[in-house]
Amino acid sequence: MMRISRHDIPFISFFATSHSSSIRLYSSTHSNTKLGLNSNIENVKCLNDAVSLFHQMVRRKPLPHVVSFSKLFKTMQNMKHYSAVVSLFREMQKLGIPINGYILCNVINSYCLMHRVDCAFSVLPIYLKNAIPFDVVTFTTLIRGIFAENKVKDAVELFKKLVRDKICEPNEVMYATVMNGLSKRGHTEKTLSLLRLMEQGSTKPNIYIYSIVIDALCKDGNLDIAINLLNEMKQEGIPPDIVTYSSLIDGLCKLGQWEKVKTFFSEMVNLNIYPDVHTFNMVIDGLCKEGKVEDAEEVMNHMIEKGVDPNIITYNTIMDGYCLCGQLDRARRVFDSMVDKNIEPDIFSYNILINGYCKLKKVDEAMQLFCEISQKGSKPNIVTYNILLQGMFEVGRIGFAKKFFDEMLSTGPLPNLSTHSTLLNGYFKYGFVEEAMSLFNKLEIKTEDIDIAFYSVVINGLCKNGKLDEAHAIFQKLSFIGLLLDVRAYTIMINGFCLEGLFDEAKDILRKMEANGCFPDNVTYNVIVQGFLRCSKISEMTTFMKEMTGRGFSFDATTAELLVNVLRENPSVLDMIPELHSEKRK
DNA sequence: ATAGGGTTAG
Repeated sequence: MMRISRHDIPFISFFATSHSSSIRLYSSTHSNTKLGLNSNIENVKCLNDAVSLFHQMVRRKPLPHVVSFSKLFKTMQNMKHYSAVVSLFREMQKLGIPINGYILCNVINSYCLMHRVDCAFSVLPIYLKNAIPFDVVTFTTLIRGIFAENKVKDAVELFKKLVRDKICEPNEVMYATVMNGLSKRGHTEKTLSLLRLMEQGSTKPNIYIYSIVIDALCKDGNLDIAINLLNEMKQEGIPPDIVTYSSLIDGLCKLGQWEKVKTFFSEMVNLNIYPDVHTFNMVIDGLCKEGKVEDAEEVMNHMIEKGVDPNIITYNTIMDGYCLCGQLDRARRVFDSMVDKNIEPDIFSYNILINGYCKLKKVDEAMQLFCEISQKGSKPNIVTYNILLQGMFEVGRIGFAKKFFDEMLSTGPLPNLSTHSTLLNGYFKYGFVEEAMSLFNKLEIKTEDIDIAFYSVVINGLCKNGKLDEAHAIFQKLSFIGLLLDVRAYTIMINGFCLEGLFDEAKDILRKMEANGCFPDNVTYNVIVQGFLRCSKISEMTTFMKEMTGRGFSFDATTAELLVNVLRENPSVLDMIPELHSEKRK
């Protein structure tokens, strides 16, 4: 039953010998004779400092104590110089300098943070060689690293093995790590059952554990269960704190349950738990997403009155809210006011504004801001380029877009999959099918992380350019290579068939997607109905109209317009749609 | 253990 991953293999072979020795083998004769080494380590400000201090240290006689080395490593890790940690560690090994468990765990963690769990596992033999026992921290670090690579199954298998074979007793931190890893990857059910397991066992859930589960439930929109759990933890004598309440408030904001948000605000304040900048930002974000940006600004003023300072997230959220409803002048105010408050706009602030301008087709203003970025000492990133590329294609400035892309290749960040999708979409939009396909063929070979969205751009582009067969061939290839089709991909293919009047094929795809557990949404139905309307197939249109209204979907603007056009040309069609007739009488 | 924000496809 248990799948042995390549990560498990080294681990399993160590287990046989690991508990035979638990004596730490570092020499106590290597003491730190020179005072001030600790302060030297504390004064390390950059990678250079760290490396040169390390080289000083290894030349000292006697050698500094192993703890000094581990402190230096810790400092380097905090500065995120993971690969440097690894190479200095290798140097220590080569020089035969004693190490301890902290250093090894540090190396493991560095590998994990570099997304190299395979290398992290290769550190385990060094524990054995030096007779350093594994502990719960080592394994927790490894589990976190496995999760970071999204290998949920492997992480869970390791955890289960540790428990089942009694290799180490999981503590609250290990449970929290596993549960956090699971919940952040959509496995709320499993997270909840681990909580229930903990309640039965000897390591009881603490406030962190409850908060992880409550947050997961809130993110899923399961507010009722989350609130039940809140009451449960209160009964267990674990009072919720600001984090717990913030998660609940965030969930309620996202559901637009503003009355309950108010209730929880008063509940927490009554318990002397005060909302912080996180809590307020969640409320502000919820309001902005509902288009209530003015209310959001009022909340910001309220938080200032309460002595909670808005941060860059607050400002960016409100700016984005204004951009989304096209109020660029307001967004620009907000932008200026953050500068007044000595909060430097970051690349996100710029991207939000640039995107706002592009969506209003004001590409020149967007470009002006783009130029401002480097003047202000910031740097455009790949998203900045992607936003502008899309904006240029949107207004038909193809030559400009190409030039901009070339400029990016020579001086800017590396293009990513979105860049290429945007480029392909632009080419197809203006009928440059050959150019698009030659780029696609090149990319398909050399790109590792091609996703369904990228293929969808190509399928859509081929369909729109009358190349249905080619599109369908790629579409069929996708399931073959094991790429999971999503509702958009299916809808694109359905639309392709509808555009050619091939309704049997379109309906076939519709059946297939449902059979594969991918359910048609509002856009899917509108695409089909539009297809029938364009061919004046009214009775079939009516069938699907009934089906979609039965599922709670409705016509979008394009569909409505098509229907009006059909009716204008042939008013008698109305008699064929009794549903619309009765609506009209009302 | 909690917050945000930008890009592509129907």
